[in-house]
Amino acid sequence: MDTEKVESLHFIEQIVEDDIANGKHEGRVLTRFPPEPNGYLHIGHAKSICLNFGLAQKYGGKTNLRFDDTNPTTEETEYVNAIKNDVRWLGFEWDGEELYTSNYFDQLYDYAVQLIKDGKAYVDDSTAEEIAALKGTPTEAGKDSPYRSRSIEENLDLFERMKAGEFPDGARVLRAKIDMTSPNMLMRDPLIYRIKHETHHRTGDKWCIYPMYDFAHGQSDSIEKITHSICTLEFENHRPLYDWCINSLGIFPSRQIEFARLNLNYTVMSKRRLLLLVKDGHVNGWDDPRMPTISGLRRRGYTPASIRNFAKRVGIARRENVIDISLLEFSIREDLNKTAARVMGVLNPVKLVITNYPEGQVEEMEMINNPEDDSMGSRKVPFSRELYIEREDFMEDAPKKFFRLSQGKNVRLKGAYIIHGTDCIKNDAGEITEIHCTYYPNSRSGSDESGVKAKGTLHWVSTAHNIKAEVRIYDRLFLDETPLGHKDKDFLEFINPDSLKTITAYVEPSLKTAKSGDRFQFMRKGYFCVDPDSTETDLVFNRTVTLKDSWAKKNKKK
RNA sequence: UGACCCAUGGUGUAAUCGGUAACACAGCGGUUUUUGGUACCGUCGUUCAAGGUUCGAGUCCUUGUGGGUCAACCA
Repeated sequence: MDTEKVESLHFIEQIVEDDIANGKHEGRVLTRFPPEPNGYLHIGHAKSICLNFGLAQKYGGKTNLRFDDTNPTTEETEYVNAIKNDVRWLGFEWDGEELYTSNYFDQLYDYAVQLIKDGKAYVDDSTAEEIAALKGTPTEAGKDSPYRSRSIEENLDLFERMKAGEFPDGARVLRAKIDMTSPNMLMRDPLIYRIKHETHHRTGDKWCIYPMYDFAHGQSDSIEKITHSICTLEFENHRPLYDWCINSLGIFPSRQIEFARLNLNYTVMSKRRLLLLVKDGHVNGWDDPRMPTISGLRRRGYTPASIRNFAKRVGIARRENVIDISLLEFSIREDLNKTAARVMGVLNPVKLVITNYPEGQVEEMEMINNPEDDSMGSRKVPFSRELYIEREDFMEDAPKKFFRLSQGKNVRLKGAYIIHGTDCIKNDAGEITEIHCTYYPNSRSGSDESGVKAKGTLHWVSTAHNIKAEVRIYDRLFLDETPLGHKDKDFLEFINPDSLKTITAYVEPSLKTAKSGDRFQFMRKGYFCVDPDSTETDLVFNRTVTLKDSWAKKNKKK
């Protein structure tokens, strides 16, 4: 018998399976995806979404969507809606309504009171600077705050008055009383509540004190009875505090598990920097097709399946990683190769005249829509005496390895005839303005009796039957592989000035009915999708990704 | 001068718990092809170091080395 291929589990699946086997939480699996609504989701979040929702799917569990909205100064409803849209677009549905940490503000307040009553929290009147000064450093222990030993009654009174709005922003904070000498800085009496007289996107002006992340996140997990609370590595040092809160409160023990975040070369991933790119106009918004945001990738033409496959391929582990952007590109090519209809579009046109083809004659050439999928059928494309072909598909004095058109050489026009290059016309500047050729009338595609051989195949459109379209050619946003990896240089210095080039192309008439979001393979050129800017009269395409091009690669080396 | 974490080909992830290092991407070469695409085939190349335990170590132990995180009233 063949050895059965055992699917290997990543370390989080391992933990979940162990928990199920041990009957922990009655074998229940409940994960959560907890974005802060202060920016758009990016491909790194997609990894996390696929992980959390994927785990639940695999083990018969559910996933909550919870907005971590404890900081009213940066959070907005616009982001909430965009995030919900992105998660659904990726193909996932959360359990029930979306949740908000702000739903639990009352409960969280009660937890804080409980801590105070247990002598585990105190109100500190120190300024931010004073608190920082006593905090110590990673290698030096901190010192107790002079307010650390206030009575429970006084703390209770002060905390209630903080809530009542008696004090201005920053006047007082509530701190957990843990250990100012702990080697883990996060355990040195962390701040758990601060005063912010600010309107919250959901609770309005009900509160003027807001819990800090460390006092909100774990308890929210606990309130929702999350079994596996998955976050990225930089929260590793928070885990003792996460557990301390849950244990001190004696509430449901959710477990925090950390994994390494996704990094991609040739881009930046932090929300702060992405926001900067948007705010400073280096890109045209969060959904600019050059952005690594989910909305940007969507507009670029990426499919949800390609992103899910990508997320699967990058794996889950605990070591820092930098994924090559080519893996993302592979994932979208792989998907689109199977699903995108082939069409012809000439991006950089030059006129081709078939001198022995009857003037005024038009033939409808039948073309297969997708050689990878017969069910996609075929279409008719008009062919005539004058065509546009790609300028780079013709060369005078071509080297032997050049399989395209040249004087004295044969080449197949895709889905039509084999032609023979004869000569070309140039303008005063020496640029080719027109290419002349003859065709073999009996070489028509599908009924070729010519016996003529052609090494290459070109795409084309009829000059009299084509549609002009705006095509946005995107390239990577950064020229450097690690834009953040240079000590003395700002990442903005590495922005690629040619990351967007807009051109006018001639595309085949069948594209007339193309609608926003439709994806195509422009044969031999790449995958393109219709941009939302597109209208009935003015088509706009975004280039998603080129085809692999071994010819271009070969030339580049020389 | 602290705590915690990490270390497998160019990149990423495996090796089910000690049994002779695999998969994907990238690279290189080739076959097929009416897309220089796809598909297929081949090829390159890996256990941070030094000790130790063991018949046997990527896996266990020790010590190094290298990298990451932590001193926001952000999450």
